[in-house]
Amino acid sequence: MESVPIRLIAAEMIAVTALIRKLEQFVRLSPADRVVLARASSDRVRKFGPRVDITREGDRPRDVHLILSGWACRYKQLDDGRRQVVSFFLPGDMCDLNVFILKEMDHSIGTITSVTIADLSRDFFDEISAGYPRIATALWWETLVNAAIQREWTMNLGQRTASERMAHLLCEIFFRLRLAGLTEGLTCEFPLTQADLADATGLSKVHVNRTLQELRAADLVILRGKVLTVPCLERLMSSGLFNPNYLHMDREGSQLDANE
Amino acid sequence: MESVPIRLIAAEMIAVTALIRKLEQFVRLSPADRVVLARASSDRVRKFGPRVDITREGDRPRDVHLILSGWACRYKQLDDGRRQVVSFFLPGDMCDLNVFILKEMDHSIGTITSVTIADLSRDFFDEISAGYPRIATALWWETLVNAAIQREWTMNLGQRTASERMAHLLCEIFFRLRLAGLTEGLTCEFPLTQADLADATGLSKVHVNRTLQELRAADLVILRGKVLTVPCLERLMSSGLFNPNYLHMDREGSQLDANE
DNA sequence: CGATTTATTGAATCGACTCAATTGATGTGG
DNA sequence: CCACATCAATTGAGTCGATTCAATAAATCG
Repeated sequence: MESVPIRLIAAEMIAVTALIRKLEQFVRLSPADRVVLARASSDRVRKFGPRVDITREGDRPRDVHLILSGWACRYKQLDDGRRQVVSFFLPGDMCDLNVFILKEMDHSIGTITSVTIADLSRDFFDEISAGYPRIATALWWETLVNAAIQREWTMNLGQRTASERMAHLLCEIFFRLRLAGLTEGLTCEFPLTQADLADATGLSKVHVNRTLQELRAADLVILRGKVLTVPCLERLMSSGLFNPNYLHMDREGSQLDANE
Repeated sequence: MESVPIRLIAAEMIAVTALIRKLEQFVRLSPADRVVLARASSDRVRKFGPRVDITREGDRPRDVHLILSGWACRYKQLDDGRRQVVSFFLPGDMCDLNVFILKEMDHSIGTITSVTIADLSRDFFDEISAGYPRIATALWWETLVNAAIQREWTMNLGQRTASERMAHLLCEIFFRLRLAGLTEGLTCEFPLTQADLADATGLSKVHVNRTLQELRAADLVILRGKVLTVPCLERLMSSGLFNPNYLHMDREGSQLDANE
């Protein structure tokens, strides 16, 4: 078995927890699995300030990034400046597996807050697929869930009204944070600005503001400073026509439980 | 080596060609690779009429489907009937690899035209990953491209105007058909109704109609019956702010050329 | 051929946008 | 620790893109 780093500093320790906690929604990992993940997450760590790019459209993809702490987003931009956030990365999230087989990035990845990432190499994935079937399955699950999230965003932008769309996005983020163990009861940190929400929902900043006021007036959310509270998740879900099925948070892969 | 079916009927023969032609945009396949793909495509073939569901939201996913002929789409629907097409399947397209690790489908797959599909089993993918690295790479490439397409749709719905959006969608379809060898010069078959286009672009049917009239008036498309002609692809591309980079049609994987 | 689906047109309405100004927060340096 | 600068949030007013409703024309199919 691989050697384990003696200790991880607090932030990364939390982050590995977020990843493991998320993956364990799907498969139960063995101690050895956890060790491999912890090692991968402590090797080649980089830190970024808020509001900077980690990768730009056109760059050659080199590694897979694992978000250890902080929030980031994937975005695409048109020449005239129109910008669309196409996904958010929360702690424990990983960008596309195997991107390095592509020649260049078709989108950028930028930070929202300060962010710590671990760069995962091709070798890591080779090692996983050779000797850690449960992790491999869990990573496939993550890939499929990410694809499902992207489809749901398509649905969100295409069919939902402004307030449904906003409620839906808030639900999704809340669910994903909770999965990663980053909520406390009904509240969570929420560093997105209204401009970020505008870029993600395809609404104007002004309309985001008005939409949030609607949600607040209906007691669906409390959003102040950088903290979100959801007084009643059920009500927010139904107002956003939110069905969590696309997050596939079931323990289906538990037939792959580690039983050593 | 596996035994090859003596002969394939015309339609499937074309379809295998579409798949191989598409994958070869990325890696060059060996004769043995082609044989494996041809065998997989001729095993367990099913036919569907137009406008029927192949899979429904909530179903347990069993196989990966490969479209041999015809057009299909993935769609999601809200309780009140609002419907969003989240992707189109053209001949040679495959739905998500490894879906069978999920418990239930979060979307439906329905046909547009009559469709022939091949069901690909878990075993097939095990065989590929064990012994056909070029195919495995090509399938990863397809997965990554599909994810990129979904992101581009998010961009399309979130940021582009109605006519840009329509032009963009038509460009994408034309490019993808051309990649599969299904265009003839500037024209291709185009079985989508205006209602389909509405569901895919998030516009109303009426507005789709008016948007198409705009594009026609600007000589950007000729769309009659079930045939699309693009008089000048460059002009349609620029009117749709279409940048084909997200289709990753480069021969980057050619370092994986078969050279036996 | 009639029946049904698909495409087209007009008119009225509404949701979301732009522009522009103001208020409120956050943060930094003197 | 306050003053200023900057960034984020809020408000109002006018406009426009896209919608709905409803009716008609054209195409397709059995």
